[in-house]
Amino acid sequence: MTTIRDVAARAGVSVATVSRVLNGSGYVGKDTEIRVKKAIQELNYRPNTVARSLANRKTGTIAVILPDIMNPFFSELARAVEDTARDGGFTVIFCNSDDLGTREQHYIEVLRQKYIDGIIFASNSMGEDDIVYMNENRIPIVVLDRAPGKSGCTVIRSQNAAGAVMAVRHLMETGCRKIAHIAGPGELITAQERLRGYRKAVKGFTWFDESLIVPGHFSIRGGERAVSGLLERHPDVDGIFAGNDLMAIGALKALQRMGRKIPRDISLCGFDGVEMSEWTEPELTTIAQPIYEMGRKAATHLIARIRGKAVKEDILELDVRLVERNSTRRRKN
Amino acid sequence: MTTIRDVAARAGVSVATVSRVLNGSGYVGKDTEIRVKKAIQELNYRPNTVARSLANRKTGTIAVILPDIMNPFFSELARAVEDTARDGGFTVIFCNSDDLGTREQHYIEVLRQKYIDGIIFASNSMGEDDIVYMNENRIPIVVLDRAPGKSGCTVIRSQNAAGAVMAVRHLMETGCRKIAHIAGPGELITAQERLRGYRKAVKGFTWFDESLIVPGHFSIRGGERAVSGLLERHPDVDGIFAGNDLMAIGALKALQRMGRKIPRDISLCGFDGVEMSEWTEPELTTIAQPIYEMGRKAATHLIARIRGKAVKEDILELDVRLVERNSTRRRKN
DNA sequence: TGAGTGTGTGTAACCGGTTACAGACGGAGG
DNA sequence: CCTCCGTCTGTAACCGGTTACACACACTCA
Repeated sequence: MTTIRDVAARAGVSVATVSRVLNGSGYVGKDTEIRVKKAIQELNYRPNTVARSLANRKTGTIAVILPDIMNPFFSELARAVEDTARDGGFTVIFCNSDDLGTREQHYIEVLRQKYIDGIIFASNSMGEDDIVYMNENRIPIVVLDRAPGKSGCTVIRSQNAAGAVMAVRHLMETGCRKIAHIAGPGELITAQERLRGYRKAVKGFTWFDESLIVPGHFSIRGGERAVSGLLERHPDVDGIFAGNDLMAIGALKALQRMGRKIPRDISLCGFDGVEMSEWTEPELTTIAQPIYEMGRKAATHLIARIRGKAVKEDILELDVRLVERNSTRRRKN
Repeated sequence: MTTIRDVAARAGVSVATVSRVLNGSGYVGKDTEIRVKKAIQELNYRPNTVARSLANRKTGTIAVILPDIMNPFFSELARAVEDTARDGGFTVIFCNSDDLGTREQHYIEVLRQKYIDGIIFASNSMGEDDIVYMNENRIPIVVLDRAPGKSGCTVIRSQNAAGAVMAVRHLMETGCRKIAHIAGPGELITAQERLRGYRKAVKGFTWFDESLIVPGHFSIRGGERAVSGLLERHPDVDGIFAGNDLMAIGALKALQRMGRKIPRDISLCGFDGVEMSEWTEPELTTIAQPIYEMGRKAATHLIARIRGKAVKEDILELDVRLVERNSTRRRKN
């Protein structure tokens, strides 16, 4: 492996000069620069990033901690982060937490020791104290879907409650008379907010009943299971708002197996807007979060923070939008 | 940040001794060890991984280069790699190549400069010369789904051709009389092998015709589009073997939209066994590769290589298996 | 002519670890 | 009593970069 000293020797200069040429910092004479560049060329020299990191205290690496890369929401997010990081000259370490607190702690420690430049937390069991710890260690972080904490870190969220209201309104406008909700895990803030939106939208309607809310754990299987119990209690449900697309897909499956036609018998609306929601038949109406955009923004802000740029807004709330597809089609009544 | 010298000072020993305690190497007196450990505790000292990497020429980081993390096949693979790496004390950098040669070159260079310990290539445009380059730089690599190269690197593959034969046989056994193939991109070796398997299985049947093979680009959209042209030319097709699950899902969608019942009118079989193939209605029969197992094996072998262990087999060919689900159900005739 | 400024370059300390080597000590063996 | 060896510990070089500081030189301006 050729080092900066080899280059210096070949060009007949000191290592400091080579370093200056490399980084374009300080003064370097015109012809000296040429000689150094020639030597670099000839030796096919590439600076050693690790040594650089040690001297700089910068690694050019960011990490993203997420529950599970196999969840399409997070793989899209990860993709966005990596694309953005690459453009900014960063590489990305990814960590699957499975929402396990211990696992997150482990990652945080490992990443700190690695001099990671910054972390994007898309994992849910992240606590306030983790944020404090990161601040103490001066590691910039960006978190997704957290309640606005007092701590100085960028938070990216989307309008979960407003989106849920949109979903229910849309179902009503297309002719639904009794709308159920398949809810995500109660401990997740996104699930809470979407449930809140649903409650707000159905408030005051005589048909509403608490038992129209069923848990679906944000998973396909959960969505599947939720449906059967629901339809037993409420055979006349004609609209379902699922707290995320995975549960909606599960519900769709279960309904089709039960012989219910979508949207003829029951309309179905998801939340998230993962690519997969286009892959079902019928395609799924959903409240789309700008997932890619969230990932991009998270990475952009993190990198800005790393570069020490003052970042104005600390909480970014992104718009969601209704993507109307065939799982909810207007019914004449 | 507390350093090894702080610990040494506090324990009243030299840095060498602290290092020995940390690594359990060399001789250390019993009581000295206790003193050092106490100092480490009290200062909450954690060794700096970057400095360690510089001295060791080891980073404890591996990379996985894949076409696109949003493709469920690769996200499952990535998940397996990360799980295995974590168990072995490694972290994982991931790189989306989009099968772009230039992008891969870029990553390879960046990763080399970062002293990466090893690389898993699941990307397709990787050339023989890249492998040579990695060997020159003594960076262990494992590649997936490549032709057995002469070069000294572990190759993990699965029985694509045999799997394709299984698929076609299965379709015939369940009553299909005319079976089409939606093929992946011709430049990908996996697609080639599956096509070869299809050809082998249909050889000699009078109903076979070259135009039963249609391209589907390994994507959902590709699968969708493939179907319409196919059914125009061959309205009597009653079985389709898709080269991967994504195309099968696309085909399923298109067929359902055309009013064809699956499996009543047409049977459908995919390839890969991604989790998503269970999420359709009907669920998809598929030739399952042990995706997680492939990722796990890739990581295990890579880590073994990194640790300098002699690895016996250089080519690992994993079994595929038929997962029979509702998209192919036996029809009485 | 001398001070002051801008430019170009080298020396050496530093980032925070690992480790080769040397020295000190105590006990066993001749 | 001397030698040899195993145990324990410290000094300092090294991994491969960055950069503070010192110095040299040329040029401008009073």
